[in-house]
Amino acid sequence: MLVLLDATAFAFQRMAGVSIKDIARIAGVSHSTVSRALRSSPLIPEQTRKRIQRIAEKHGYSADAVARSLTTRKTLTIGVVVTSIADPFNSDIVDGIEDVANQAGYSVVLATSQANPERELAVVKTLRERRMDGVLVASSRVGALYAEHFANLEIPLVLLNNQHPTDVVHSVTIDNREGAAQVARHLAALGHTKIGYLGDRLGLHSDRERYEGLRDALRSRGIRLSKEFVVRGDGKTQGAREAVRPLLEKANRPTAIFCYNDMSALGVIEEAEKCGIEIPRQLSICGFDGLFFAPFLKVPLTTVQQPRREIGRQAMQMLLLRLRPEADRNGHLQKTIKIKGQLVVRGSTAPPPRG
Amino acid sequence: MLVLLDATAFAFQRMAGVSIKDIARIAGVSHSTVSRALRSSPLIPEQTRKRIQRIAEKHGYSADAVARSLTTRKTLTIGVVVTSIADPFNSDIVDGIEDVANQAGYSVVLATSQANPERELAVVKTLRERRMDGVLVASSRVGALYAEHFANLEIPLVLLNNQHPTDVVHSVTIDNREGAAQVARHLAALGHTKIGYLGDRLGLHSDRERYEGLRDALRSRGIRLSKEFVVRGDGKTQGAREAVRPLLEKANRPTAIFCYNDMSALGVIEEAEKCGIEIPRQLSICGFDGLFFAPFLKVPLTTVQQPRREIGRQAMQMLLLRLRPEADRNGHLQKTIKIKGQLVVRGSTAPPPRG
DNA sequence: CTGAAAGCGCTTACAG
DNA sequence: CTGAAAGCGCTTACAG
Repeated sequence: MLVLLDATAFAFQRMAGVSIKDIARIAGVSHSTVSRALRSSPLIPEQTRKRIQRIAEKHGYSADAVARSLTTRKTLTIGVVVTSIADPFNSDIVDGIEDVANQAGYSVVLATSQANPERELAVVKTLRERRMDGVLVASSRVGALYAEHFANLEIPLVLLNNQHPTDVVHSVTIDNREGAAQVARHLAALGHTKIGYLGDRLGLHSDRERYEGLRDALRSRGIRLSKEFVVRGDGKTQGAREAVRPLLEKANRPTAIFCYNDMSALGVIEEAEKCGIEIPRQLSICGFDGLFFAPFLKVPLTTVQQPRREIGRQAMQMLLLRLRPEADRNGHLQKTIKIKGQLVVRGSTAPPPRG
Repeated sequence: MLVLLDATAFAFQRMAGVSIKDIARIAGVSHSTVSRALRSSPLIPEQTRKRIQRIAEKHGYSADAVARSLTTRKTLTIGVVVTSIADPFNSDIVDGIEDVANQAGYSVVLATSQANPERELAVVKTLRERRMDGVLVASSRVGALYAEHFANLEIPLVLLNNQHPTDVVHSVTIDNREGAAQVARHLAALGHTKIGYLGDRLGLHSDRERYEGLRDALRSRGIRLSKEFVVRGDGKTQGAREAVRPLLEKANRPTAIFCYNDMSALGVIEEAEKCGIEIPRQLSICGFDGLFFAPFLKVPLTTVQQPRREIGRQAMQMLLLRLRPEADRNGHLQKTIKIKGQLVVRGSTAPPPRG
């Protein structure tokens, strides 16, 4: 407990505005010497260094990172832009980013774009004014623009799951096609042939990739994904319910539905229950993302588990390599990393009903 | 689309290091005039202002917020400390904070304490060095220390759900007692008399308040909360499973269990299922928090819904009042705000089994 | 209305 | 090993 108290005292007992000059005056040296001592410069003999550090501590000196940044041209801070932090998909990613950033001595400024392209640009502009050393943008709605117009952008940028394909920008993304193909193989192996897709109507690239991944993998097994069985929601529970309703009301309805994400799948589970359709006996459902709650639902959800924390970590690591090119001894810096998810089979999928 | 491109160009096309001096040279005025023009000072006539702003825009000038902060002694940035951003309880709070902060022109630096007091102090120290205008700490493990030793702390601080009661520090907290009392009244009304409590063994103040709130409200209804029926986990699903097991295995077990939070309740649901105990017929379960997934579980969970986003918003608003005392015309600044949750009854609670 | 000057609190090449 | 000096890019009181 005493240790804690001391640490706190060290952190806080600074009289308003104790600067390097004040410490210099008290120690009877120049402020240059104080600066060197506090940074443990090898130029300063140990004894002097210790004496000065003791004085600084006693007077609660706290280095002004703002002033330091102005001199060094580095803020040791990165900006992270997500659509919303309340979305568990994003919060796990941010958790991974923060972990790596922190270990490398970087702070994280969090900003939200609300999935609005103009706001995303405004937010990135603010981050630039604040002189972030680098920026990560998740689910970018303007990814292509960064590339087309700012290839020589002087602020290092890494995109996560960007919604505009490009090979100009550095990015880390989920392997959507491969994940959807895993679902296709699973459903085909169970014997399904009438398969539906509940997508996202916002025109996201990830939606297109999941759709195509499903379609192509089914086709290579001789199963056709009928246009009739494709509907689009908004990636959320309520929107999914409304979008899937006509599909469930069809006389000849699919026996399995692959949902754009777990939140959508939740809506389908609810809507199917309301329509008196039993899962998985009458209808199989697959999600995508592997959110925390998937195993605990009234119907435990088969889904493609994404290593969200790892995605965040890798994106931050990519950014670090850009920030410290000298650290990239092995030429680790790739332009694009694709990360594979893993199908987890649970109770929401089963063979189709007979007949 | 053209608008977007222009906005982006404005944001980015800055040659490395275009400063106010460069713009001054190009415009043929002093850098003081440029500074005033860009800040729309009333001293500068409209025509001059527009000319200078046009030049700045053309050359992709982006004000250096670091330099500005050094002069103005304000960073327009606040620090937010949470135990983990991956916890949905926290991410909703941060979402509310970010919303209010943003609207007021503040950026948010996010830092995690990992529920470790020493790390919490280290993190707050960093935030101070970075000259945050204010700091919010959620679920503080060292709340009391801030108060005892740093009442005259020069950095405005607001705690959220601090785990050390104090009236010296500004704080916003859940009304734990009242929430637990709602649970007690609900269970008593259903006819339960053998009631258990699955708490948190980490010694959190919120655990004690929920325990006491339950106990006292039961007592006032003539029901005794038996020590035998009190166990403690760690607030997480797996820890809850292990903690509750002995309780479920008792010959004479409780007919209802109030869980410290929804994550714990999840563990009890799982463990009860494993033991072949039917919910709610043989056992009623109540959670606390009202996390997103509560209605979608295999047993829809009765829980005390907390307005998490609102808690974040109010905490940030309290901090804003401290940052801008002049804005507090109506004397709105209270030291402590308690926010009430709302019991939501779902399928996990029912009358006790007969006999 | 405009500019020269001081200053915010650091870091670091330069000279000794 | 140490200090005086310059400089990072702004804002703003002061003088005109």
